[in-house]
Amino acid sequence: MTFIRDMDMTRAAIDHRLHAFRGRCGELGLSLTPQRLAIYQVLASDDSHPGAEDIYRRIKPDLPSLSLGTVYRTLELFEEHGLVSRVHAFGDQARFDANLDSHHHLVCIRCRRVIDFQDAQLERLPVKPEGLNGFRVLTHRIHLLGVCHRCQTDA
Amino acid sequence: MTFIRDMDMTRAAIDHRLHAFRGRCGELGLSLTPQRLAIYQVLASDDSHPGAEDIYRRIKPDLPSLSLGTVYRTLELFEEHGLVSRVHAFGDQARFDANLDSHHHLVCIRCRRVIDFQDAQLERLPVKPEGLNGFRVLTHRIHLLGVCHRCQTDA
DNA sequence: GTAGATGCAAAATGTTTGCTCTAAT
DNA sequence: ATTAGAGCAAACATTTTGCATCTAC
Repeated sequence: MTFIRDMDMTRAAIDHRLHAFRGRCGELGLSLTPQRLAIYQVLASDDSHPGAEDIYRRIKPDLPSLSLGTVYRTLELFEEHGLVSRVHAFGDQARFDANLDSHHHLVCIRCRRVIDFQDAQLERLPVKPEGLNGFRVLTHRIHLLGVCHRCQTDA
Repeated sequence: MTFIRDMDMTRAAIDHRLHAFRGRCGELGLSLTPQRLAIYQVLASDDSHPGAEDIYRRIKPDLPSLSLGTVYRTLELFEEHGLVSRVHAFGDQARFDANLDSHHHLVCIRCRRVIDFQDAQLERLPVKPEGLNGFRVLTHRIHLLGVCHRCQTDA
């Protein structure tokens, strides 16, 4: 059974993620239950940043015993171990991302899609320490808000 | 009665905001009820980005009839009319900001403070359209995550 | 008296938690 | 047997909503 929905991710890229995931789980001593694997598989194969409920709904038919609580607990576990990251694009539900490369997000205000976006220029921001008032910056998040290609043509 | 808590904002700056606020409300045809004024006053005088509940708690003693629902409705109204903006720094509650100048946020991962941060360099990002895949960028949000000055010295 | 604003409580939403049961060592 | 994980339901936090009441013109 697979949990692949759209073809954003190529088969090869998905397999690469899954392979890395299995490896990391081994190193971390995390057991690979069918639930965990299914949850990760959804995220690895879909770059649309699904939320917990989305993930649950997609797996449920193939794994009817799955409970939503497990999805939440598993996503938190994954996040704690750096296997996925959490995106708060809008105020509502958290959405998850298996893309661990440094990247930012395009956030479509019309359809609420969140699209990964990579740009070397944005990896280090030209922030002058004067304005920071002693704040020690560890990392940064950039959201570019706008209208995605699909929504522009649809309208 | 005043709702000023900390002295981030100078009296003059607060008055300036309040004045502009009254003006905009007039233009927009929004009635200035005591509740609305009190809610705006909290935001105008406190740059710590309080949430709805915070605002409610701070006004309640002076205006005991106030209900939390009104706070939510009012904040939404203000946001719709561009009088305040909404910040989703963490996944939990939304936080609000009367600072309408273009700015970004320093987000302290320890104490969860959100600090306004202005930097002319960051107003236009060097984003090359190639990576955008047709996405039309309208605006951007930058969160610098790290540890604020207070938390560094406390620790 | 009409329209808009408020208060209150219920509902909706998203998430976390406690507890029990199961499964794997 | 012990222990981690899963399922279930209740609890929780935040926000939204419906409706009755109030207030200002």
